[in-house]
Amino acid sequence: VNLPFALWSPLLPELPEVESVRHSLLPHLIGRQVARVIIGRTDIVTPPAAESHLPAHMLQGQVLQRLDRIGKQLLLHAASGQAIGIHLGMTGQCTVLRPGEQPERSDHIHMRWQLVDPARPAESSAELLFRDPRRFGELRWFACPEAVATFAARLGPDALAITGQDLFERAHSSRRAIKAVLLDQAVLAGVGNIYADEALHASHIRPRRAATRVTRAEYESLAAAIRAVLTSAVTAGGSTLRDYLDADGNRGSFAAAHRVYGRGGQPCLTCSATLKQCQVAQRTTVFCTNCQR
DNA sequence: AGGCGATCCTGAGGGC
DNA sequence: TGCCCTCAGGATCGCC
Repeated sequence: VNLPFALWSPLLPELPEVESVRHSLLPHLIGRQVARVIIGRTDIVTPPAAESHLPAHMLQGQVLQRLDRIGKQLLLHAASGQAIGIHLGMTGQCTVLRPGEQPERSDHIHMRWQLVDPARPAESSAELLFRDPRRFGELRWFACPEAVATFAARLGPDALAITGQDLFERAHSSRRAIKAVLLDQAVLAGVGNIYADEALHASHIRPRRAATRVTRAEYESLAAAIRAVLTSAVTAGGSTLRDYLDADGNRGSFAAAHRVYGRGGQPCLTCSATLKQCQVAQRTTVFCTNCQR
């Protein structure tokens, strides 16, 4: 079997896309050793370090043990306790290449990890690439598990499992627009512009309404909508990756069945009213003036 | 406190 | 066919 091996992540990665990337990377990374790190750019790594230190920070020589996700953050843990955070930003992509395979595009590749199976250290097992044309993404070095924990503590609970009670407690005292609160990763980790609009539409709440004015019952339906919209997107992302792996090499479309995102001026799929587009928290926002109150 | 603008960056898409 | 313009987006920072 000679399946295409490159697993590019999509544009605009939010939680579901990051989860798909995590899932697709897992079998190629876990248990492998980083034989060599090739640095394209130094300025995508946080905290900044001299180029001579970066290979070590990027886990050169270490055995990869775990790949976690919190919100939109990927956390790659080595057996040593050191870890790196991968944030895809807007256009970040992680790719795995089989030995001898060339990347589809060689521009904007900022980091490469050459991997081996520790049982057969002489031969390459695969290579992980981080590519990010717009460089809104970031690679972050953690010296120890405590540093990871400190970083994770700044993020809210993962949106995939958010409860109405939890969302209510974390959001309802804010006077900001509810959409701005949903986008705040310290409140809730993983929701971006697309799924914020989708979840607000599904729960009939206007994006600009102050979070204080959202009722307890509405927080319940909002949390349920967030879970539902993200869960179905995780499933869709998975199926898209499977499509990509079929004989055609067809990448499939990541343009999910969005009901409001990107549809300003078009009819609401629920009530046919014209969807309104505006800015909330400096983000393009689409909502239905009829369905959402 | 929180809204707002500016900042980082490139590529896609529209207009001519 | 090509050029120029605008715009998109996540996160952070500084100002009001």
